[in-house]
Amino acid sequence: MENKRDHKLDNFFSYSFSLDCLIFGFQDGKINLLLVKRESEPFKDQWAIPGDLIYPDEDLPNAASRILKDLTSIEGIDLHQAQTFGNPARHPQGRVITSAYFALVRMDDLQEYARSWSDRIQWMPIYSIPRLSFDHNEIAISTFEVLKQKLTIYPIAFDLLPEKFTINNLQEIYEYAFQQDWDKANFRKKLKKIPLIKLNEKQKNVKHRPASLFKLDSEQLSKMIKREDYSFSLKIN
Amino acid sequence: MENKRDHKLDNFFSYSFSLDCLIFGFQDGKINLLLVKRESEPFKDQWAIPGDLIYPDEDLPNAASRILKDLTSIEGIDLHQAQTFGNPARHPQGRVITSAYFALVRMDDLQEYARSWSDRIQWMPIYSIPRLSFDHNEIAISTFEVLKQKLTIYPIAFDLLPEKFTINNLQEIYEYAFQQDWDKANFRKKLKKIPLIKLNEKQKNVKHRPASLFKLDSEQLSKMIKREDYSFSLKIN
DNA sequence: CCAAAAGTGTTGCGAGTACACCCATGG
DNA sequence: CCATGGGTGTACTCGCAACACTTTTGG
Repeated sequence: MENKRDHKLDNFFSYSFSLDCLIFGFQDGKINLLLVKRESEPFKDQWAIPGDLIYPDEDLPNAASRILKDLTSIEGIDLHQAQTFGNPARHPQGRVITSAYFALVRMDDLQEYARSWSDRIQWMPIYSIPRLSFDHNEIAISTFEVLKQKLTIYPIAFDLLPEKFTINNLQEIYEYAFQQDWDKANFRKKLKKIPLIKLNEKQKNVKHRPASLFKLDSEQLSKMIKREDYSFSLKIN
Repeated sequence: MENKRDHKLDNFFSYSFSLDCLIFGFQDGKINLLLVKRESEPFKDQWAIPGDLIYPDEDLPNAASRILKDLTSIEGIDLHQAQTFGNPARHPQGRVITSAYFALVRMDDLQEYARSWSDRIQWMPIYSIPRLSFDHNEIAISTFEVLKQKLTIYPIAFDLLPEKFTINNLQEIYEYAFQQDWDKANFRKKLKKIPLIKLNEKQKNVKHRPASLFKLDSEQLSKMIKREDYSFSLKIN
């Protein structure tokens, strides 16, 4: 027992701590995960969740923000901690413990960026993730479960939507996440508990009645949360 | 017990990874957290959450089991991962990132053990935790929140109870956890969804009508979970 | 006109709440 | 006898699911 512990840690890779940042986006009715193609061994040229070692003076949320910003230039959005993974065999080159964080981003804000990097990064629908590097499939599944859990209680789905969205956009997020359909009338009734502002604007160029655009009343929401007056919850099944 | 190797920190662990194991028990209507008195600097003789560095060949769940077993001799119970903490300043002697795990134990099984160590360990009601070492107050609060969250969905409250318990014991756990009272008739109806076996046994030496003792029908519960037929959920407020 | 999706109102069932009442024990 | 908490039945309410129906656009 004492012997095992006499490992020296001067080799950065022999025992280190990293953070994986799972970036989720929503488009065309699907929730996507941003993957990067690895540029070095191990698993060179295979898809992976973006991540990095944590710097010595960095708190975990800082590291998550940094990774998100380096990759997408996005700043100032909420990051959520999911699970931490520490199987000694998870990294072939040494002991690397990793914490998963996730962010929900507006894919629209990233269009041109995504094109410029299109050979090294890719959005993949969460239910169609290919085989990934390391134990990243397990991390993706686990983190998506945490995301789903939070979706049932917190109003984080809006982070995936553009500022102006239709009620149906929102419903699609839930239907895709839980692979389950809701009645649109009843779904709208659930939303009564979330403060939304109906804009004087409608969808365009649709060959059916255009839907009204809404935005989240963030101020009102903060107030409600402050006075513990926020009670949205979505029952599955 | 824990931290007997803290003195090595400066030469050995300039950057290390530990695991804190929050052990919860239930007695006399209160949920308690097991704390240990630190035997070395920093924070010598102050209360702390039991924890240890993770061994090089150990997965996180293994480390959590080990810490639990070393301290209490308890084996084979469920351990749940909570949050991971990595503030660079959280440990005065170096960078230590720590993952919190929690276990729910039967306090009755630990009576004699608790007495034999009574000067170095102590159960403290979760709502009366004193000032702890490091950032352990934050860890305790955060982990208790995760525990509460799980209590609303999963049948883990039984892990806190002796094999034979009364319905009121169970209700007390929820009422203490959420600091909220439930109507006893209605509380019983919620439990209809959890398979319980009513034993031909009653409380003794109580100066009122003795309550029936129940036990959890674990087999039935596993079956229900397997066929996704388990749907207990407790609404707060 | 029709197709398609937006958006709303109504009804009926069921879960959950409030509350009343009876039961078993010790003192 | 009382006090205390165990245990159960009932009636009412409110949320929610099902479903029908109207509205607005493009073609």
